[in-house]
Amino acid sequence: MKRTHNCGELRKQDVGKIVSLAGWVDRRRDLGGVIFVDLRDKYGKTQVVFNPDRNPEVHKIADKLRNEFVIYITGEVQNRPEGMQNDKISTGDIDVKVDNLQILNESLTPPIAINDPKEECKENDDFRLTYRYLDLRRPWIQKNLMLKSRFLKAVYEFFYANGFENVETPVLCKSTPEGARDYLVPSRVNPGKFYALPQSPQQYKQLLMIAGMDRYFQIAKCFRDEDLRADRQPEFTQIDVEMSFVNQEDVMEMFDKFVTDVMGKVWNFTPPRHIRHMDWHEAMLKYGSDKPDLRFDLEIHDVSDIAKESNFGVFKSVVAAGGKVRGIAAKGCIDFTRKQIDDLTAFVGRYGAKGLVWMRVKEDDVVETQVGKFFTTEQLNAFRDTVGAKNGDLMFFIAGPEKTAATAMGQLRLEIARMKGLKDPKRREFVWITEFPMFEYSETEGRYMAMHHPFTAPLPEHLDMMLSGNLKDCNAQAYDLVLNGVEIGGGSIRIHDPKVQEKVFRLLGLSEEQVKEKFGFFVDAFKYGAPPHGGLAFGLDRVVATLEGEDSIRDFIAFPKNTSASSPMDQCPSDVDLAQLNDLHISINIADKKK
RNA sequence: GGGGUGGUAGCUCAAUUUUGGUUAGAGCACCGGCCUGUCACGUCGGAGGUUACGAGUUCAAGCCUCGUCCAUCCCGCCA
Repeated sequence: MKRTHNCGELRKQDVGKIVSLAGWVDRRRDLGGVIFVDLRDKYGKTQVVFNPDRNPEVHKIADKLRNEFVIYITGEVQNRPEGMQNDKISTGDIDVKVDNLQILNESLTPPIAINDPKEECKENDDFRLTYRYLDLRRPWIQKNLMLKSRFLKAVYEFFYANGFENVETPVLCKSTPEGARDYLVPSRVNPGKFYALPQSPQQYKQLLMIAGMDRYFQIAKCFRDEDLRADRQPEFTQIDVEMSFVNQEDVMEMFDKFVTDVMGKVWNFTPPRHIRHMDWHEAMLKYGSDKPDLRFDLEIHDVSDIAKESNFGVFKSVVAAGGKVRGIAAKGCIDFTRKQIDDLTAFVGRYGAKGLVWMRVKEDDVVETQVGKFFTTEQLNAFRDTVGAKNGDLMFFIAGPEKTAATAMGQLRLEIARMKGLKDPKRREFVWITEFPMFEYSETEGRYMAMHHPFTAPLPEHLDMMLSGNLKDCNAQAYDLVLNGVEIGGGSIRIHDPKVQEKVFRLLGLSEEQVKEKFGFFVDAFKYGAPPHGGLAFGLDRVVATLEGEDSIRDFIAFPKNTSASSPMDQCPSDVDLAQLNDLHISINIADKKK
């Protein structure tokens, strides 16, 4: 069997040629006499024509064709009659008069409509995943996978061109504390012992730097056993990178170039040659997030100083307790209904806000509010001027502990932008977030945790502060790349001084013995001449999805899992034979839930 | 672990003003007839349902109550 062309390439200049095509029946239109079939493959669609006058036997076979039959045809390319061209498809000027038809395979009626355009594909995710092999036939989802493939090609080209080596690292690793829950793999030959699947190749890539590899990259599968979201899968792919003898600026400079050379080229846009920087504290204050969406303004302002002078009990007590009051001017939102404001109040409640204070700015910039009696006119005007509100705006205020006030306000900012349609899907706003805190206090753990990971180096000027035990104000040499409010990558300069590393472990509450057991080999390696090094990792699926303006990464992964980390198609995870468990020295111990 | 939303034909959804009322509808898809230039072909007809599962309230439950399961979005979590 020989295809002379694919289904997306025949044009006017091919008229008169005898061609052979193979593909799937996308749609069949039977006009009683003549039958049209849209033949589809990865490359496109071509209309083929069965005419009873030209070839009655073939026409008779064509009568049996149904959607998703796999066929092979031979015929002559012809111009379509005047006025019958279809400008919606690239092959729309021509069609193929079929002289020979072979049904290579029949198909049951597909449970999902493969030929529907993307907007029409509203089946729920689980159903699509059950028939994923059919779902993947849809042209728009094939386009996603092909785009990712093209992107990966450009990624490889970029790193090879810049002196990076592609080195594979193990998938069977040692389980380590800190970070996400590990996926575990039992060892048969080592009874009772387990491997962990890598959450990322973090330690291996640092060891490669110690080994003198200088510049490393890998397209690496990573595994995290945590609850899932639309943009989080249990296994996902990182573009993982590490470089020796670099500082923060060197790494960010390299990836400014990466954004231009790879993302810009594949998606055909021109990013700024140098992506802007914003330090973490500024991001948290102005945007209430460490991944600000900078496609629109709606900046948040701190009004604690004004609030604490007022007679409004809520504001006063929050500030007195060390909390903050943050405000925002919702431009042109003065006509929000009471219901909308109530909904927004409930919305910010999900992020811990106890309430939402709102004020209208009317003609002559007069501030009107139900809680007006607690404030002087000067205070109301000060709120207005601080948040930058004008006639026609609505002001919102949230009071609470600093982190709560910031994040609740940040979410409110995003929600207002969504309601007002400010998230322009065509814009691409990149920003490096820098100077993250080294540590973050965990209420649940009752101790400080590494905000990035425990191998991250503090800012050189904050090292003494850290060594003296001031964890709160110590910032890290860490950086995240954010695009349109999505964290698409992140990294840090690593600690290369074993003494500093030991100190960080101690500050994180790990004893010398624990470190020895969990990280012994790693700490030892640093005693033999580790170069200064740093790197970062991009979430491959998230980069592609975000550049395509999609929130969910599932349509960019051929076989994703659903929210319960299972696959409806192959029913995995599943039970295994007792013999397998015995081999692994494992017995199942689950509480009786059913029966 | 917690919260929101949802589960009705193969798919996407509907089932009204006051807690319920007789035979659970539509579009797409499917099957059959007609139709020789359509391209989301048209047209006529047909088939298709344990209303997720279980219990309860009631003369009567798709609708009300409770439980279970599943999906999805979010919080926690995800260095």
